Amino acid sequence: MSAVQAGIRSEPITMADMSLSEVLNSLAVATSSSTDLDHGIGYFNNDVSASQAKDIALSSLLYFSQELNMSQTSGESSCFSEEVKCSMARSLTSVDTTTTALLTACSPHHPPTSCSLEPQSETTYELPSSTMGEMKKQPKEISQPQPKSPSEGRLCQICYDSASGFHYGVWSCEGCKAFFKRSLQGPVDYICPATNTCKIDKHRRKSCQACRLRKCLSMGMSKGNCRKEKSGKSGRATKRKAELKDADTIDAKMFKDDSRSPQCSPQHSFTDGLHTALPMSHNSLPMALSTTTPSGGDLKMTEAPPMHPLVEHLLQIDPPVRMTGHDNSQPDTELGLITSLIKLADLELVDIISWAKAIPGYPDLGLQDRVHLLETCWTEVIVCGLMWRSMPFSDCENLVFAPDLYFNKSRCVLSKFWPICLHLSDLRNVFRRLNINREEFVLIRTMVLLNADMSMMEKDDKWTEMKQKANEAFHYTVVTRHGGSYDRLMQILFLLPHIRNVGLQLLRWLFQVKEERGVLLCDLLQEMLNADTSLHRLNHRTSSSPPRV
Amino acid sequence: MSAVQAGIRSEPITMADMSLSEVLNSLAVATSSSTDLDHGIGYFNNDVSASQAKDIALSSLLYFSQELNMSQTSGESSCFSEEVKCSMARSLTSVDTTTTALLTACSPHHPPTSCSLEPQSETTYELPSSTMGEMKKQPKEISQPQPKSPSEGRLCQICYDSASGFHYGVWSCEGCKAFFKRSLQGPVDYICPATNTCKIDKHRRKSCQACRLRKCLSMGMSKGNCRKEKSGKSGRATKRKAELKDADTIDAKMFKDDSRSPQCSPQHSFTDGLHTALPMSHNSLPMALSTTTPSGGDLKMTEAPPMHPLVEHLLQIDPPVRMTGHDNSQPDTELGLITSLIKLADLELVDIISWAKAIPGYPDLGLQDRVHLLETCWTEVIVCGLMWRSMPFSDCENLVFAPDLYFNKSRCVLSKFWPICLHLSDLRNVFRRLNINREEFVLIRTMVLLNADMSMMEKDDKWTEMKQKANEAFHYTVVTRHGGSYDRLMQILFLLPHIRNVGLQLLRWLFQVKEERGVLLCDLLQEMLNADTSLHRLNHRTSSSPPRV
DNA sequence: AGAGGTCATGATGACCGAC
DNA sequence: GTCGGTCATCATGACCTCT
Ligand SMILES: [Zn+2]
Ligand SMILES: [Zn+2]
Ligand SMILES: [Zn+2]
Ligand SMILES: [Zn+2]
Repeated sequence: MSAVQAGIRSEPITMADMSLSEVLNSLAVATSSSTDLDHGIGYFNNDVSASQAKDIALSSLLYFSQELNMSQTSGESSCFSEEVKCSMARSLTSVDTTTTALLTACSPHHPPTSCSLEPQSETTYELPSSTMGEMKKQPKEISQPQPKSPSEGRLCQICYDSASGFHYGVWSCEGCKAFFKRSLQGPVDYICPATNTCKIDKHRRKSCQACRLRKCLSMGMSKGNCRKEKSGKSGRATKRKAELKDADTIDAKMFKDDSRSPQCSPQHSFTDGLHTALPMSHNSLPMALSTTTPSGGDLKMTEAPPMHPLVEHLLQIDPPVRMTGHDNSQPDTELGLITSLIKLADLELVDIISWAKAIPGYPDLGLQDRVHLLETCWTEVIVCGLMWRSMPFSDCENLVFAPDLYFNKSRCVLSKFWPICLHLSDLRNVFRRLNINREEFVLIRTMVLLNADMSMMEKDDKWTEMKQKANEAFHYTVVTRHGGSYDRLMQILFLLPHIRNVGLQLLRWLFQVKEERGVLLCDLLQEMLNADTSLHRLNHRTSSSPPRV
Repeated sequence: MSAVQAGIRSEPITMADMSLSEVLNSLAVATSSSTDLDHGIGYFNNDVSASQAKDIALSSLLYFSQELNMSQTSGESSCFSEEVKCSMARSLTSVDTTTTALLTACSPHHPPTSCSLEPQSETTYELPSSTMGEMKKQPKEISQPQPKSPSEGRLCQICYDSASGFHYGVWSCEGCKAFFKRSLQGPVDYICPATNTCKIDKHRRKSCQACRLRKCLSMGMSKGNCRKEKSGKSGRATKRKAELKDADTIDAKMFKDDSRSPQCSPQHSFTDGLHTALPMSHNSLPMALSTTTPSGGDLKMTEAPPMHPLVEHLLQIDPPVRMTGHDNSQPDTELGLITSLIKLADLELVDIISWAKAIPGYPDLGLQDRVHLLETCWTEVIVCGLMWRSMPFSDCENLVFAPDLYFNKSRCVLSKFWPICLHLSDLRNVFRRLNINREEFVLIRTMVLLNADMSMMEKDDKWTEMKQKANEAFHYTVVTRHGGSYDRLMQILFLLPHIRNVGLQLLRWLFQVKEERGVLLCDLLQEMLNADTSLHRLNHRTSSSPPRV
């Protein structure tokens, strides 16, 4: 992979001057014999679970251990040979030195609105579990402080049954107490039948041990949390904290959003001590409760699921960040900015073609389809990268086209880019609001490519399979691995129409800049522009270019 | 609601001549006192579960009964008394005649393409349940026909444990057999802890009884299915059929797509008459195994979850289908077609405004935001309706703009509509492939509106809440109610960028038709066109640059 | 061969005595 | 007050009997 990138980098002009189909053809040839791509395709293959497992990062092996150790069927299907890994490592370093700098720069700051993005998750659709009559009275009892007995009227924070006391650091019922006790005693191997987002309440608590235990832990249950600081203040404090949390949860909106249960209650959980001990801040690693104990201690099911292999691959083929060579010391001129933008578009376009061909399964598509996909989405792919690079910034002026080409408002206006910039900035803010992480970013970009067209002329099955696998990876990454809600998953997917919109605007801007300012474009760029019939429809070409059927 | 529609219908012209913000303003006033909308807004409110329940159709009450009748925690937990069991028995017979007919009708033929639409759903991420060593050998044993014992080497179709025989009409293991037996005997009140999409295998089968039973039923298990036709041919046939199905499932792709179980296979569904009455066979009621028995039979948990109240509401506010009054007896002229299209657009635009204001929560948004949302998406909304009306047809020529305005190829070309028609036809085919049903359609249209913009100028929280509720309704409808996979959910969402694209093309077509052909537009339409700055960017408005072409 | 019954097994949670 | 242990209760499924 690094070889490919390096090759392009050393002589981008050569490729840039090839026509698009030539470029794609060359890759098609390369495909059939490439070990590199065989490996890639493997990800989209259905029968490689064994090889996937072997190649997965060590820490993640644990996740599969239950199921894995049973299916060591054959032995050696590990198509990830040493050379591949080696080249991966190489490319990783070269890429990451540039991009992770950017990454680390932006990940730590959680925008203020992030909480509102993980709302009550999927199955809000049950009636409030008025199942047990006594529960309905609880809120009132809390507002009327009853001196009777502190556990009187308390609800189990796990399942909302009446709590029998403060067990293992949490107000909980006898059932949950005993359940957690058993989990502490014998090693457990719970597995969720669904997606680790089960609702836990009095009736369902028996159904999913995995989620029940996860909720126990997320509510703060722990062995050491029980009786240690009995003496005076600290013990009091422990309980007081839980009391606050509890009260908050209960009287605000009793059963309505209990469905976000796997998360700890949104308020307060961000405060301090709890937060670090229990990493489930929000969607970063909510499920990684004990990443420190990879050995088979009990509670091991709570490990964070490993990165999806497709995502791992996509991270590695992430194109490098390009420089434009723009001279920022000179005063801006319209032509200068436009030239630099177009130069950047050209560079990125070449990168995008290489990137696309490194996506597992893509080379198996028909040539025409490959070309058309790229023609349709290349500006959108550029927009994705731009969004990612610009995520660390919030004001509407900082768009990081390249590390040496930030756009501020005056530059936008000067380059006739202003309306697009507004959209770009809006879109960037949505990326920020959603707190898109890098895994999600590479998946979004890939889904943009795969869903650029509505049909394929050939190899429709291959295409469907690719989309399916990407969808699976996306769902896995957002929901299973990072514990995101379906609302979040959908919110991310709703980015795509906007990306499409801005991509089209970019395309039209390029077209108009070319037509009206006579800026010279390289062949590849030119071909891409010519491809979009909608740009010059009703003008001269009308129905000459028969689009796809 | 019908009153609203009727009102609009009687005097559309009046509204059409109002400016957009006038129209929207009038609705803003109407909102505050409208009982109609109060009810509507209620759906987006958090505290109305009770009223929701009241508003729900009678038949759907059943769905909640598990939780409801438990809330009567008082002594008689056997609320399934004799009468109930009696009615259960009755319902069971009637159910099985109707629904298993459907099931058996569709389950045997696994069409080649159908699998691709409902592929391995969420947690594909497990390795094949190699838990027990003997399973690994099964596939081989099947390829080598072993005359030993028919059940030898068979896998349970429910959980993939080794089957012990052909029980209740399905190859199944002792566990699943006993489980189903118990379900037939005692009343069951299973409830899924997640979203009714749990994976069932040997390890997880204990976790979710609801999904286990659902899978039993979806695989064809039934009381009557067992021993009736033992004599000669027919008994043989029953088993043979299952054998075929089984072989299909097993040797093709063993554990991979077991999770699409709740579906029966799609295709065939969309002939024609279906469209109105039972919108489409495929995913409309896959889980509704016994919609005919609103009273409680056992197995009642297999009832289809009820329609989401928001969907119910959206179905009611669905604008009427409009006629253009186009005279199809005359030979087509370019101007005639364009005029009819624009007339239709005008009519639909008015409808769309009324429709939007009837969407719960929409009137609560700020005026500017409401206007901007509509300006952005009105053509997309039109496209949605067009797609829905055109779904019964497949050839690229039949686009049902209106019942009296079908477009075929010659009309497309004549009206300079050809490139757009191709996209529209492509998009229609995706709708067909996905077998979009009416509930999904109204949700798609609503999500198009809600996600048209990237930010609101005011009432951002209201907007977020609306989107959230719509997302929840969508997830509920696709996954929970109709048993769709996440892949399907995502595939549907990937329609939106295409809808956006075609909507923009439509907008540009309108603009160009107006500019170049001088067709007169009514005020409202005109205002909508003027709103989109990107249409005339670089032309006159924005920054005074030379007009194009 | 398959329906239906039996009962050992394991998870559960109400209860209780030990601190 | 909580902790850990106890055991009646229940779902499960391997095995059995009857048809
Ligand atoms: Zn509890
Ligand atoms: Zn679970
Ligand atoms: Zn089974
Ligand atoms: Zn389930």
